[in-house]
Amino acid sequence: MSEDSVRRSMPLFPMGIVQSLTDLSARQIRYYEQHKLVEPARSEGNRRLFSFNDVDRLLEIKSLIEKGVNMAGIKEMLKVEEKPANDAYDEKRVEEVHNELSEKELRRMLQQELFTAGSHGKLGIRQGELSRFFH
DNA sequence: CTTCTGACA
DNA sequence: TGTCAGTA
Repeated sequence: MSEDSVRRSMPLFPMGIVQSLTDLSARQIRYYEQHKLVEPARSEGNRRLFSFNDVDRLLEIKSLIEKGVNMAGIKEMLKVEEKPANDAYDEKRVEEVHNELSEKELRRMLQQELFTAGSHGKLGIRQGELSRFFH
């Protein structure tokens, strides 16, 4: 664990700061938290305390949102870390075996396309057309 | 004054 | 998503 690692995950700024830092509304930030895209710490008074990692995460989320990606898509992209051990993987295996290779490859290509184009200009993809690739 | 949760003319 | 309410 590098010292930078701890500083990056240290609970520092409240909602207001994060709002101006990300240009996201408090409503949106709380909404993304509900979907476990970020998990800020809490102060004694139940106030949210975001870390640099949280802010970075929110900025990426914002980037994806601006490209028209929805919650399902964002969760796929950021790979929300989840359950330690259960049977959720069985379903994924079933799906993989059930799906054609073309669909899986297509999804991968879309991820790359979105990420690369992500740090650049805008892409002509919209929710309706894109949502089809995420379930 | 700022943030939080819950709810919806 | 915005926004208003009633708190902490």
